[in-house]
Amino acid sequence: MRKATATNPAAPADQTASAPAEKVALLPQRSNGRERVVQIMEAAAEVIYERGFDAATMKEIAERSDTKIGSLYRFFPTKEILGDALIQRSAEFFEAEWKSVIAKAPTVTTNQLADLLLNSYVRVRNHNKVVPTLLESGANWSERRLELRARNLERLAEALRAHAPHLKRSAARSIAVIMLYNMRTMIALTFDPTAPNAPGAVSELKASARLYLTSRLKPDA
Amino acid sequence: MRKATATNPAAPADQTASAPAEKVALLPQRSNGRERVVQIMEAAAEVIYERGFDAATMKEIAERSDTKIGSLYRFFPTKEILGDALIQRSAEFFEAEWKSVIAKAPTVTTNQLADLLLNSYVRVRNHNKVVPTLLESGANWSERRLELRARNLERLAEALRAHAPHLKRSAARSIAVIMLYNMRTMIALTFDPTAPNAPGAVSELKASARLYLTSRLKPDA
Amino acid sequence: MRKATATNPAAPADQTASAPAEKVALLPQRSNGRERVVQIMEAAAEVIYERGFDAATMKEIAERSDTKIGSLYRFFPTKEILGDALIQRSAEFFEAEWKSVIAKAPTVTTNQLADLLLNSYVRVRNHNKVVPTLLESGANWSERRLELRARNLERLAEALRAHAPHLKRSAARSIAVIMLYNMRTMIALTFDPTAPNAPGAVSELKASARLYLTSRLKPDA
Amino acid sequence: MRKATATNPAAPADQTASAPAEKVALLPQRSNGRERVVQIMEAAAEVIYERGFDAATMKEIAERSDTKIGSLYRFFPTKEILGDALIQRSAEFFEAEWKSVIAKAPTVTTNQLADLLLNSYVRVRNHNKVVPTLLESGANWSERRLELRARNLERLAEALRAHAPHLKRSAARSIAVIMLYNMRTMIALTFDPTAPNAPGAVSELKASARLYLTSRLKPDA
DNA sequence: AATGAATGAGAATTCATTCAT
DNA sequence: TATGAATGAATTCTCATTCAT
Repeated sequence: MRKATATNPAAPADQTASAPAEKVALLPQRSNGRERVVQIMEAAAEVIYERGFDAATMKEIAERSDTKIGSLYRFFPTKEILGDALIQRSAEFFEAEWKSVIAKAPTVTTNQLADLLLNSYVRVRNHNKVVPTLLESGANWSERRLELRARNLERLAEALRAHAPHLKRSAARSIAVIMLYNMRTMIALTFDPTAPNAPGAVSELKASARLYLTSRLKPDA
Repeated sequence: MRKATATNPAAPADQTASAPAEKVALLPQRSNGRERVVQIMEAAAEVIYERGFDAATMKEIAERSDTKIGSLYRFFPTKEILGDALIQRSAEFFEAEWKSVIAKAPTVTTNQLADLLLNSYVRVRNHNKVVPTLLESGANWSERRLELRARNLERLAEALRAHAPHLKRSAARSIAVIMLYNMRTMIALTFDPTAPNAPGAVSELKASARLYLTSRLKPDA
Repeated sequence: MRKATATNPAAPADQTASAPAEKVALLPQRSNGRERVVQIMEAAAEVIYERGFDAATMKEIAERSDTKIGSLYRFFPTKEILGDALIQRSAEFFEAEWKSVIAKAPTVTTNQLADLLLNSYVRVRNHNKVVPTLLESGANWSERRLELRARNLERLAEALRAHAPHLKRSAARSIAVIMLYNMRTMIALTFDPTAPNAPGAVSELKASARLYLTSRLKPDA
Repeated sequence: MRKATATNPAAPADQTASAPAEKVALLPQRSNGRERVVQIMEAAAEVIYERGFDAATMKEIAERSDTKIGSLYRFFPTKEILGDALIQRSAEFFEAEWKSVIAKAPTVTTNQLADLLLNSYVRVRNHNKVVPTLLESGANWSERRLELRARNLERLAEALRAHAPHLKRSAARSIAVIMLYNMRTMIALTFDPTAPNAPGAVSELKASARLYLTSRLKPDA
């Protein structure tokens, strides 16, 4: 790869160096510009999803979105920023989804909540296929990516507390972590044909999540 | 790559211009070669772990292992093959670990089995840090990588059946899938500082795994 | 070569991860691009002629044409394609030459036709020095190269039939083959100082060609 | 290619630089060494024929001859020298063939002589397939290669004068040149499936050669 | 003497990003 | 403003040849 963009998330990171002129995605002023941006992001999501962040090229993204490379760079001055924009867009989808989940949380049963959570990622997935690729790629989990992760965890904890108001913050957070990984597993089982899987694995996962959540939210039951 | 482009036009087509012969890792014959190979694999694991497969460069791997690039390529004719060799090596560690787990499975309690499984990946991790990176990298999940995944799943199912002999194969497999993802979660929680986490998450995970496994293996209890 | 190794494991196999799309020479859109392409082809012809296709390096071609390597690759994405483009360009010169020969064929004497043919290659040679090197190099006689050979043979047969309309197609083709090799010999004698040669060899060749052609086209005379 | 070995024979050459220590092929002393040398040369001929001189690698030659690379270099200290040895070996085959042709020349008819010449190259070709590749490759037509060319021409002229003793040296040489190219054409028609060809081309070539030779050697007839 | 290992310059090719018109 | 062109460091991989055991 051109630049060593990928770094293992688990490897110690210290990006203290501050960029000299902090570029950002250009907000298009005219409506055709806005359409253009949408096309580009769609294409970028596709390409990055198919090839991985590192292997995706700006050229292919330009071509796939029927955009000239020069224009692409007008809107997204670096590949990095384009990736961030995708994350940002997902964040909005996620946020909407979380709002809906949190709204329902107080009134559903615990089992229903478990199901709701597992399904929620699946539901937003079509507009967000690319997110895991972006997040995993280790490509740089810039600020925005880290934020998204943190935010999702927070929201999940919030949903739990909406359902079980007595829950302490710290407990909610621990439980949220476990549920979040269950949600990721759900995605893998549902969408990744190469992931370890088996017929019935999805219902097993749901069962596991219900068991766990029930044990945590209704310890006495 | 420099391609061997020249072929004699006069060479009869039927002469099967012998396609350059599937490359494979060269087995070193002498002791210095053997040492070299070990150094290279160590360095490769490190570099790939830190940077990701795509971003890892053969140059850095060579330097980190104090090997000249030509020698690196003598033993590992492509980056791909080097990755495969790493997977292969892990497979051996995993195999040893599985043997140990399967041996213990019949005599431990179900809760202990759950703990054993969660800890087993953690235990082999030092020699295998790089595996998830390699597997995720999507870099190609060549044969060997797919095999490793399948094999681990099989072994896990075997361990379950060693513990609970009455278990049907298909059930064992489904449960194995869930436990495998729990094991992955364990790795993330234990080693990846950027992964979603919380104090207490590890014990939550253990609790979840115990609950689930018990419910599956001792449905009556 | 850097291969695009990364592909998302989750990407459904049926998504036809669109193989990177047959590369082709890029048609320059602007005047500076057009000039650049001309310079490159000129330099490439020179370098390949001097060194042979295999030994010619893209670097030297870039330098000789005062082009940066990146720009060279912009227009000619592989050495192969650059070679093809050279062949293609010659094909146009040849075509023009053949048109002229075919036009004259009906009105000249058979001896004149023989001379015309022998001289025709010599005439276009300055723009096409490199062709034999390219064709011999065995480098791959890709499509285009084979086509060129076939086309020249066809055109030669056409010229023969323009001169001697009664000639059967199959006979014309056989005679064309012989004349074509005579034309090649002419080139070698005229331009290659290391080729077997002798004073007077050129006129001997002409005599041989005249004799042969006459015997074939005017069997009774 | 590693070093720029190939140079167009037609391009001006000035190799005045004298090698510092003139390596030569080692003459094996023991019989197993002699066998080894034969194996190597056979393999080298094959590989070079299939791939071209530049693209042929010493490694493949070693493997194909079941020789270790170190040993290969003991006998043939450079690729160059190995190529020369092949030429040298052919020279011996050619020499034998020429002796036979020259011996027959005085007693055959002119037409028979033409046929004899055309067929003679074809006859030795099986042991010498590689020669044209070596000679064309432009790879460096070292001394030995140039010599071979010159020698063949001389011998051909000798054969002509054996058949037609009155022929002047200079005339013999001119005619020899033409016949030599006819012989090359014969080879191309006979062995190269990609060369311009047609059914009946071989007999046309023979006819042309007979016509020409007769006209030169029996001007009055 | 046999042979596995070491060497390293150099080749093809890529691609994010910037520029000039 | 839109966009084709320019840039060049970086990357993977090759292979003739030499060495050391």
